[in-house]
Amino acid sequence: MKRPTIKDIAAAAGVSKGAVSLALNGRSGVSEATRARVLAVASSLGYRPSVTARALSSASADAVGLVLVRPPRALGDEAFFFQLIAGMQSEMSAALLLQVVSSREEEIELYRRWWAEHRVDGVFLVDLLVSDPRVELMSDLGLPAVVVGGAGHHGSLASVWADDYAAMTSVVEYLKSLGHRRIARVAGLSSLLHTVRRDQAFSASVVDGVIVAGDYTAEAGASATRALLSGGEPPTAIVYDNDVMAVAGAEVAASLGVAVPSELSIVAWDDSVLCQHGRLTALSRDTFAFGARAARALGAVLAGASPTDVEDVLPALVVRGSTGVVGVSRP
Amino acid sequence: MKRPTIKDIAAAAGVSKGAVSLALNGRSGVSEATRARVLAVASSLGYRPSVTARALSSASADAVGLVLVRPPRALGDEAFFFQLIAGMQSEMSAALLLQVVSSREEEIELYRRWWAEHRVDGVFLVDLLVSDPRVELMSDLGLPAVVVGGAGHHGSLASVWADDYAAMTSVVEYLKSLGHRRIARVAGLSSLLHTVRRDQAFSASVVDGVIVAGDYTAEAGASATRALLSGGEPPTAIVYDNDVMAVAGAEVAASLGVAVPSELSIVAWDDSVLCQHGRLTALSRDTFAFGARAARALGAVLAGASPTDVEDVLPALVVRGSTGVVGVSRP
DNA sequence: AGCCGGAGATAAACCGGTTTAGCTAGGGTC
DNA sequence: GACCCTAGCTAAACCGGTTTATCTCCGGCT
Repeated sequence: MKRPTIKDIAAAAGVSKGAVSLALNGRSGVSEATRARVLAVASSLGYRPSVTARALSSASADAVGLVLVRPPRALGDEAFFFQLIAGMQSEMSAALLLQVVSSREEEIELYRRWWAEHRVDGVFLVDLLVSDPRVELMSDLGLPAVVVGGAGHHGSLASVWADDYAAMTSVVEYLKSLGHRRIARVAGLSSLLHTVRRDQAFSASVVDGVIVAGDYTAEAGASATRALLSGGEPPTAIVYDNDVMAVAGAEVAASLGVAVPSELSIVAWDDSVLCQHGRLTALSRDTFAFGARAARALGAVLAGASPTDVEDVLPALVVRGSTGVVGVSRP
Repeated sequence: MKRPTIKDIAAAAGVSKGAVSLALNGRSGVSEATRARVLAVASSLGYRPSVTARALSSASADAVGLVLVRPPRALGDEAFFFQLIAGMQSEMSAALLLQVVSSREEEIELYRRWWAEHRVDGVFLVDLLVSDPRVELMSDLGLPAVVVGGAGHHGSLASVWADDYAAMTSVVEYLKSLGHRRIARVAGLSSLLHTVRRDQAFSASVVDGVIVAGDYTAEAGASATRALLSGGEPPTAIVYDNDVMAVAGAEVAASLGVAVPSELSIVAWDDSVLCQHGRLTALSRDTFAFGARAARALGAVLAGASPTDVEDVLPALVVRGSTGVVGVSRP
């Protein structure tokens, strides 16, 4: 099966290639009669312009890229990214090039390659690091990009983010309102910018708050919880940086005979089926909408708009059975 | 920042465009001395051929496609697809075009478009339906494809699959060996080919086995379980088609006062964090390796090999606390 | 009548590669 | 010395679009 080209359309409509191009792209230079004839021929032949050829004439590649760095470890955030991707595509006409790599070096190399190969018009940057080298790379290359989820402003790049600082503060305030004073935090990877933001917010609102580093795995959540609960003055509430660690923490608490929520309150960052099942109070965000917003931002940049920072709505706290007033078992 | 083209290399090396092309692609027609010089110049200029331009010269698009159909919700399988994708890419040099759509019609349309636009060299087909229209579409278009996970042979397409029939049989045999006779199954979407295969295997080895249709959601798992357990002769074992339904089922059992595993054994298809946490016996497969195998198969087809059917290793049953001998509580 | 301007179309260049035809120089044959 | 091959390279066509320069025709204005 051979697909029709612009030449075929031109021959069938009895005009030149150039006229067909003008007609199809709705540009002036052809009469309405000719345009109508060309469009009719094109649709009857099932014509679809070749993105490849179009991209060659310095136009767009009609694709954007997303690179996910996943070291060979237990994930747990998959639902997040899938919803993010689905949301992005709901607001995208271009195709999405997705690649999963295992190191930051590969990621950088991939952006370079995509740029050199003229494969993408722009990219999404996720999992922003503290002083992330990708930000500079993008301006060096002149590759349009949108920072997804990295609070604050990044060089000349547009960004879409949720206010982790405010969210953490609201979680802590909620716990304080329940009477908690000894609150601990089991954090995510300390290299990530949002981890630092949450750390800062946590430290600012909790006096002598303990922060234990984790890496989103169940093992990390379990060992951190064990360490916290077996200390001299165990916390009465723990905020975890993801669902997997929170669930693991809840299990450790149970195995140590610490009752939830009467003796220990637990909050998970990011809601999921895991939290629903474990009846954990969780910070829930609309990831699909977040992705859609990111896609719109990238679309605007590609259309020539100057980069802006868009703040997403604050995640909402979904209260379930894992949080309660200090020392009081809930009904 | 302007990226170097083949013309720049040619000028710098003092040869023609054609010679550069021959030299870079390791083809004969240039002397070794010239080739070395061209390569040196190219690497010093950081040259990367434009896939776009290359694709135009009837060569390859250097990309393959994957479309996921996700109705508004009903997820739960995200981990599976992410691991699959990561596995695919571990064996792919081409880029992966990923699109999430919400209907089968959009999916078909997307394949047509990708083909017409010369965007991909081939595609992966997942979630095969009973008598799937995509199979015929691929041969009509002449678009190379690999069926991922659809047992059996499909027209002229290559396929990579795990033997769901044998796997289901082994699960049932295991349950029988524990003394179970009244075994039920909470199935997945009946439009999917693998659901039918599992149904067949189940019906063949379980006398009077009850099959309840589900859609992978927690609600479906819960209501199916409620129906099964409140019937006249409730089953002593239930096999669920995914982790989310199994966990929901376990919860319903608990709320009805049915003890697991002494009164009811539970097996989940596909292992996950959810199963680990819920201590559910699960059928576990190496999805990453499965994806890698699929990618190799597609690569072979693109290289001109005749399509073959590759059977993946059988999923392994990971026995946890949710299965036991009928009427005996485990230690 | 002569001139100008714009609409409507075409031819041709261009994007960055690949591929083919053709040219040249050098060596071997008889 | 005439002839033929072949290695090594160049020029040019081609892929399927976009874009620019150019050309023609026609109507309006002075």
